[in-house]
Amino acid sequence: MRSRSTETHKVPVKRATLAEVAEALGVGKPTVSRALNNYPDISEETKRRVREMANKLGYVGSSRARQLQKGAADTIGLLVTAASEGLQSAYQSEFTGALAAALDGHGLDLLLHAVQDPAAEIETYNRLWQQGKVDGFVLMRTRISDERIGFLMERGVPFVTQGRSDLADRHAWIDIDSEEAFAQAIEFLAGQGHRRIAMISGDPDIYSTVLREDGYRAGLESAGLPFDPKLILPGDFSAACGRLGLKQLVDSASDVTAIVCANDATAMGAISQAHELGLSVPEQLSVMGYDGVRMAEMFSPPLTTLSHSAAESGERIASMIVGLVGGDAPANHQILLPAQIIERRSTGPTAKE
Amino acid sequence: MRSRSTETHKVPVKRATLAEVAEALGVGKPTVSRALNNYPDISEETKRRVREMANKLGYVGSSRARQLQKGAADTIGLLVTAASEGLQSAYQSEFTGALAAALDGHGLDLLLHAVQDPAAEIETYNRLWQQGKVDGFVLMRTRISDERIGFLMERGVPFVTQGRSDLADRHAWIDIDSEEAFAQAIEFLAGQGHRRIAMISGDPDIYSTVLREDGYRAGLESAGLPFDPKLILPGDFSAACGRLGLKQLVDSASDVTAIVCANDATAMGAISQAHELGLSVPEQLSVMGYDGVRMAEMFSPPLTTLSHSAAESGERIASMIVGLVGGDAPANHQILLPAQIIERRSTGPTAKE
DNA sequence: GACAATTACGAAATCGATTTCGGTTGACTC
DNA sequence: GAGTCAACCGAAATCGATTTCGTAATTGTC
Repeated sequence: MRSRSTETHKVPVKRATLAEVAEALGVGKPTVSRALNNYPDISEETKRRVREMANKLGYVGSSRARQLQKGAADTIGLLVTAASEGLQSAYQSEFTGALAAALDGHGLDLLLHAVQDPAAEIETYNRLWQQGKVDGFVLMRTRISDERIGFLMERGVPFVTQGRSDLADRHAWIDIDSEEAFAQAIEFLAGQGHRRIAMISGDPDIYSTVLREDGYRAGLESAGLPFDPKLILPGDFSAACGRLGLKQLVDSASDVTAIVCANDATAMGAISQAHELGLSVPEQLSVMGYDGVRMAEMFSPPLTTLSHSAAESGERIASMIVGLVGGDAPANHQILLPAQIIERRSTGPTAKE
Repeated sequence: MRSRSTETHKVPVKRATLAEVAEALGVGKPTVSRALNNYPDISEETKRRVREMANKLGYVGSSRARQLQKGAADTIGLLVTAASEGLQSAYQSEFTGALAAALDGHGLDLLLHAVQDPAAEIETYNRLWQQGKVDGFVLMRTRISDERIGFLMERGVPFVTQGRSDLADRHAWIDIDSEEAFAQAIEFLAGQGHRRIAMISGDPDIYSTVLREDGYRAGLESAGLPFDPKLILPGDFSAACGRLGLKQLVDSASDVTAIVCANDATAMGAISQAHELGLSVPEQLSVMGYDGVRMAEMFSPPLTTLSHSAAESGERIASMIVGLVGGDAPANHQILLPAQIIERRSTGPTAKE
């Protein structure tokens, strides 16, 4: 039984090597190598012959040997924390997919690593880098004072963050102008007659959370509305905190007619809870999300949200990391992208006017 | 400007090599290598000294050199198709995260590759394997007659599929018993008084889709309900097809009181559309999903679904691929896991009795 | 105290592609 | 026809860890 099946799958079709191609052609290894890499000092005729033979033998160079010699892995690392959101978050996974696709366009692969124990996170970055498994990293969800950033900067490891940090002027990053976005969101809601607008915020450690709250305050100000600290609730980007936040608001500030949430998941949680409490959205309560994940459109009601493109972020980051690995200065790779309001049906004019 | 920042990040802290550790200790390279790998023919005393020095020098072996020599990459490949769902799908991304975490437990990394052009998919599998970037693959969403499977089997590449195929008896796979699950779902709904139960199905190419439909039919039968082919609508696992499917059902079979969907996303789409058409869920229509993604709980109404654990699938697959890479026979690695009904509030007794 | 077994370690080969550094050709000059 | 210069190509070194194959030192045996 065991041996029978073993036979069926044990056909370790040996991979062709460069030396074999060279031998089959009666030329030296360097010639094959340079021909395949299109060096100018190889005649066109030879290049053609080499390519033909390589093709015929199904030769695909061993990236292991190549990596060892060239010192590059052609791979970018991305770590997600398994414990917290990680790929659970819709936006994070959309972004990850987009990033992988974009890296492919540059001939790079993406190494995805799930860190279980947060304490081992830095160690994992170190290991992957030291081992030479990756040429650089992309960091998601940067924290205000993010130890990963300092660690990588010290060692001269190329990396791009998605989101700024307190050292933002010294490393490469891409970010969404969430401050501006939230300000717009408040003005938008105020324009619909809302006067008491609450915010269910994100994880306070995340830099972007601070910016979103700043935007919230700025929006209130420019709409001529007073800022009430009780209306800003802490959260953690989960749907659960949306549910919890909504409940608290209903209990303690029942005059709230609109809520902006730190992201779409939180908004969905809030709406879900609102429905349970018998509040209709948007008739009695407007709720707005952030990120513009695909699911938002299919929610009920379809979610009004501040949308930005994961695909664009992914592509931009891919280009940036390529540049950095090539030796570019991080300061030349900093991009702020806008988000825009997508009005759907989770928001509307307030009834209480 | 450019040069200034360049200075700040160009500190290519040279990685320590095995030879350096050996030199610092005044021993040979093989000794260091074997000591670090805990070979029995190195004295404990020497091992200790080597470990100490390696630690002191911050030595982390180059996986590039190691891979070249050992012939293993300690990396498993996972390809997602960027065009279609890919990581867009909540379940796929939950699973991916779980898989990455589980692989980490076995000392393996996950190489995530997004294939843009479906035509290049096989080529990518081939390249990653030939290049030696991965030791094996995990395939998601297996199709009935899946060319990837034949291709990999021919070459003796270790791989595990998530979902069976027409060659299921000859390769390693893990799957959810969706046939049984859907049968249960129908019985469950029939038990609540539903007599006209529709199904919005998945992509017909996917093997699991067939099984889910089989389960649907079996469930009807054991509940003593007639099978009406008009009540089974094709889909593609997206929320959009849920919306579309619901619309069609309302138009052509308005006596339907319950719908089972191929997955949670489709169910959410269907519910969203139902709300738009003024149908209340579950009062007028019960809707059931499949997969049990986290978001399902936060939907409104919270989704009744057939749940199975992405974490368990990930862990099982990780163990399986480790075994396969180690030379195990694929036929010894086939696991069928059950799904169970999680009753929430998108289903309920039918009013029309 | 001579001989066989262990035990503990090292020199050199190995993995496969790339690079360095020359070495042949043949064409071209004067 | 000697000398110069490109254009093309190869032998050998290289990347860094592992393995193979031995050797030296130590222990044990009678």
